[in-house]
Amino acid sequence: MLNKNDVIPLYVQLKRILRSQILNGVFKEMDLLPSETQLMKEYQITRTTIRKAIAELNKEGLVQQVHGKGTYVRLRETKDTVWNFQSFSDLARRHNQKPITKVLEKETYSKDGDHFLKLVRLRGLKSEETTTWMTIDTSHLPLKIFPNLEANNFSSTSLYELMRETYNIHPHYTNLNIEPMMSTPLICDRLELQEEQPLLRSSGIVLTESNVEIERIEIIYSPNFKFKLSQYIHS
Amino acid sequence: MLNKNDVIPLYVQLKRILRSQILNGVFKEMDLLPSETQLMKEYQITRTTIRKAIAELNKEGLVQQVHGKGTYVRLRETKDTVWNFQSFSDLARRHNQKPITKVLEKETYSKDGDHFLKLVRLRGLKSEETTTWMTIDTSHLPLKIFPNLEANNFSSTSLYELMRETYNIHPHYTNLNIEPMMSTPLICDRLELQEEQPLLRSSGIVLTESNVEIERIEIIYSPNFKFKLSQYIHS
DNA sequence: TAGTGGTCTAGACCACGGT
DNA sequence: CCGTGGTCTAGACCACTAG
Repeated sequence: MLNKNDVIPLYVQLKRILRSQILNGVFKEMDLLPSETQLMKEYQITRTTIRKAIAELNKEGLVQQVHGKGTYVRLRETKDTVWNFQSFSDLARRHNQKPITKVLEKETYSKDGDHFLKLVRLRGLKSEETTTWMTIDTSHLPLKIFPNLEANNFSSTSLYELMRETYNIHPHYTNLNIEPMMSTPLICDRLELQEEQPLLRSSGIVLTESNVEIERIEIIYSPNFKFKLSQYIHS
Repeated sequence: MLNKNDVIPLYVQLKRILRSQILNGVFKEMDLLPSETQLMKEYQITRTTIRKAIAELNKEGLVQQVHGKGTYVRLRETKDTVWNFQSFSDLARRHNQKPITKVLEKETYSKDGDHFLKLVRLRGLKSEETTTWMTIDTSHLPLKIFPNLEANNFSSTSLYELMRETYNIHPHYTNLNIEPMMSTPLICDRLELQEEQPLLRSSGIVLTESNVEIERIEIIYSPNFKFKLSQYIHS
């Protein structure tokens, strides 16, 4: 299970195990996670380490710790529609739906001597017979970092999985600006909106752990995408 | 300094001390906080407790821990323009400006037999000779919880300080929806905007630690208010 | 009362940054 | 090399929840 000699900290290893178990349905909504004492025995590590892993899952909104009762799995909690466009497939799973991606544009271009791939994708959720479009994602990706990326079919492959598994590059941090904007006829058409209306838009960059810029992105959100924000007040 | 018998955890006490020192200028931008070892000696508590306090300040974006170097004070960091409307005066201090509040409406009303205060405030930042309007805040406050609240002059008093100090009620958690909207002539007039344009708006509730609803709020953001979002990608 | 998570101690070893 | 923060151990006591 855990590798005590790995460079990856134990609490990160545990966190990943628990997260994948939750997202893959080993634990279901409202289930209790094994207690911290049980996890101590199961993984042979101390409670401090376990608590650090669970605390981070808590921060992500995936579980909720309740004093005296236990740690609950929270799949469809308040925080599920926040900014985690990054894990669109997780978002879908949380809604018990399937993620759908339609590639609208895919072209390479040059700028300042470097080559890039521009990728425009329409993303949505599908349940039974209805499809709900959620966002239009525009990505600019440096081919110097991702050679031959344009050969991929992005409608069935997750961009970030591709980065991690094919190129061994791990998206780590994103820096975005959020702005309002008016819809355009093209956007209305793509998102299947009946009338022009104000929308939310975010744009920014994605970095690796060593602060290498690996993507510039713009995301336009359909009104179907409900932004919720929960935060603690520092005092 | 710290009271080991207080019901308030030591790490919370320490966090509050450090935060107020940072915001009051005892430590300045780019300064190093005392090292964890120094803080151990100074406060006579273990490193674990100190690290918990600093980790939370880190999460708030007030400090940045750097391996091998120390913990830096970060006043004007990326996260400073995020959703922390709550601490408008801190936001101002971080920008080296003064917070300004103008009361636009103040009236009591009844609904379902309960009495409320409706408060509309225009909020901005002032530096030297220029004033920049940032938000229009509309609050609905239950007078059952805050008796006689309407007697206050809100242009010079912080609403949350009032809650804490006069009523001993501590805002703890907020749950908001974020939406785009079109400006109206009234809003343009109040925010001194030249033309109609899409804006951001958030609305929701503020709760205490025991989940008592103490405020309903709506905030309309001027384009001067730049929303930035920084987040880690879970993987 | 038994079991849970919340806080805290007093250590240890490590990886990183700069001298 | 030393001082910094990062991880981890093996305990302890407490507060909360529920039967």
